[in-house]
Amino acid sequence: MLDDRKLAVLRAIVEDYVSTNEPVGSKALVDRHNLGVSSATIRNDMAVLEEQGYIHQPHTSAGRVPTDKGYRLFVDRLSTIKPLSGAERRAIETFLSGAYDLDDVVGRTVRLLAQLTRQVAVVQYPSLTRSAVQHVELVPVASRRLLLVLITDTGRVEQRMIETPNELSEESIGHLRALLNTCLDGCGLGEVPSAVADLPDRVQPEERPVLAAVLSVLLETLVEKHDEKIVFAGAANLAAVDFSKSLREVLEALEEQVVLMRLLGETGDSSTVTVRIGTENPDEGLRSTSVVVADYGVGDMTLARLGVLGPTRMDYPGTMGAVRAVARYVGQILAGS
Amino acid sequence: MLDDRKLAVLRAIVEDYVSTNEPVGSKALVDRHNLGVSSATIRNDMAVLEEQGYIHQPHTSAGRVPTDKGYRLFVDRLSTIKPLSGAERRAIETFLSGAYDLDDVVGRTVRLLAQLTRQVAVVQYPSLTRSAVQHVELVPVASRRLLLVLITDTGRVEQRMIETPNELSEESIGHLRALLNTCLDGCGLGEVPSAVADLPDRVQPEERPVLAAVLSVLLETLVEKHDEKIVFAGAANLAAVDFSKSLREVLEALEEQVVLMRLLGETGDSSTVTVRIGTENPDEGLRSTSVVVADYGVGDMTLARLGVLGPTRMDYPGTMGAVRAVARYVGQILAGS
DNA sequence: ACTTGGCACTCGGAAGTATTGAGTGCCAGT
DNA sequence: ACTGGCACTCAATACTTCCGAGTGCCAAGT
Repeated sequence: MLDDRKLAVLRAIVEDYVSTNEPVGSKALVDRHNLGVSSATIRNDMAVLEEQGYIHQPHTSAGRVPTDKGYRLFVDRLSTIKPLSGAERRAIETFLSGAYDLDDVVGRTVRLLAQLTRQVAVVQYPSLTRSAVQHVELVPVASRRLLLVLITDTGRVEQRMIETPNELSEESIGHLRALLNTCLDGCGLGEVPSAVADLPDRVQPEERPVLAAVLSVLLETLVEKHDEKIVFAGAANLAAVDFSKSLREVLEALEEQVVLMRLLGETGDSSTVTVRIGTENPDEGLRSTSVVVADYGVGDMTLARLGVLGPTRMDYPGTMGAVRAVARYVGQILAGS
Repeated sequence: MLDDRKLAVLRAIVEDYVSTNEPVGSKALVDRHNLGVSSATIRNDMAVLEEQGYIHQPHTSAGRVPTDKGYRLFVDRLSTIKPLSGAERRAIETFLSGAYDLDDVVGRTVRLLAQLTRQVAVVQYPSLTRSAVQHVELVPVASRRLLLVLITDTGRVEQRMIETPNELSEESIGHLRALLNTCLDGCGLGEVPSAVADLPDRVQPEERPVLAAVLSVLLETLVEKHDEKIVFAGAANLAAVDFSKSLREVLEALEEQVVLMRLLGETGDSSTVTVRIGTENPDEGLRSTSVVVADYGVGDMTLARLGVLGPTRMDYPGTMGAVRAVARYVGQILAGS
């Protein structure tokens, strides 16, 4: 029902509209792309495309603009992810490899991605629950206070203060520490609850209250939504665009952690880049934006997601390329540190 | 040269302009404030105020708008900081006291302040260099890798990975740990370099390379600009205002750490709230904004700063009240944790 | 020496009107 | 199935008119 030429027309419309930000007319199309037919023919094709809902006329005497459905078709069938240039790759690599801890990796990544795409970048911290325990440390900081430090194999460090029910000797702390580490070393964080279940039976009765306090904080740490920390950067790039929805709405949405979560949520199949366009977006304030999301991780284990948010009128191939590339590099950096 | 009534007129102009966002004319003034004189008299006063540079006419036949100089006079002599309502105080207290670690305290503070003032809030992390060592921990994570964890008395935790030149036994790590802690416990971070200067002479020769590695990382951590981490929130509130400078410029400035640093930089005397208005601002992109800044800290030790950024047309008394109150509460929270 | 009512003047913004031209839909001819 | 031609539509732009809020200034009053 849509022959090749009509698809070519749609592609041309999307490309032109993205680059000019103006409704594109039949005349402009035949000028800029050599389609080998006259503008009248194109007009007929456009009439069909419009009837099918792929494009839309803002008003009678204007050119056409792609609809969300049109972008969807474009992304699915008419475009290929555009690989980055060599210079860009090198820039990514050098920029990211200078990072010295997890916060820094994430911070650099989000700024990099924002700059690369000139849009808003969103990066989720590596999930706690999918990584493994590297080390657990108990640090006495006062007579009845302990600091629990949990280090994961992705380099993430969580710390939490513990109030203990009674005073602790150096050696019982040492004992607890050793116990926890032998029990948990290399243990996936998801399995921690079951791994520690029988610990209380393996210590002296007088140590049980302390152990209980430690374990309760430990488990709490794992569950905490803190897990799902997300940062974004590049909000300034939004100011250049004008949204049908007000800019304010978009900014507000971006400042809500929950919204960001949903934004990255549910990438389709994890091997590639997912795009969510305009109204496909679950969130009210973001109905006039599109999101390009990718998983990242070490090896074949997915740790978290990152992505880019921009107007539906977006350079999809380029953005997808940037997101894919950055996701890969972050994975490498995390693996190597 | 400016009698009481002229000052009253200026105050009235500022207040009206802030609340209506429209140039205020002589008629409107006598209506809304009972000044006891006629509009013609006010006009004369306004002519004087304009000549002196306190107010300004966007164009003939428009009302008057305060200049930066006018706001300055208003802030310095015509207004008093407005204390928060009881309900607001309670809200601050409950909201902040729910925080469970330093990141959380800072995160909550910045969101709270943004919401309270409906503007952009900026919070600097407590300075490392002004706090003291609470504990140093060395955690072996692999045969030749140590994690250095530095805990300060403000609850801040820094961690850094150390590659050691040779393998380490449990006991030599223990020895180093004990050495560092006895040497550094309670030591102000600024004094750390001198405190550790003679350590190499107090260990076995074979431990020196490791100690050197540890110390170099430790000192590096102290110097790092990481120290000066700053976060902001409430960018969405900017969208509601319109700037003479484009919104984009302001957002860009906000995303630059260095600019944020300068923004909070140099509060005058530390006991109170500092205001920087429009062109007083060092930074190009922020010439059409004002900043209200306060120090916060524990006891009489200043740890860092926080503030609010908004249009020069801002409710100064209210904003100053909010900033002062939040700064105090944060200090309390930090002291108590 | 201030204050005041009166008055002519200014000029931005709103509202109305005319013009332009990009773009369309349709049709008859190839 | 494609094309050239033509009448039509309508947002955007420019130009005009009009209104009124607000001013500055002056002469008269206290």
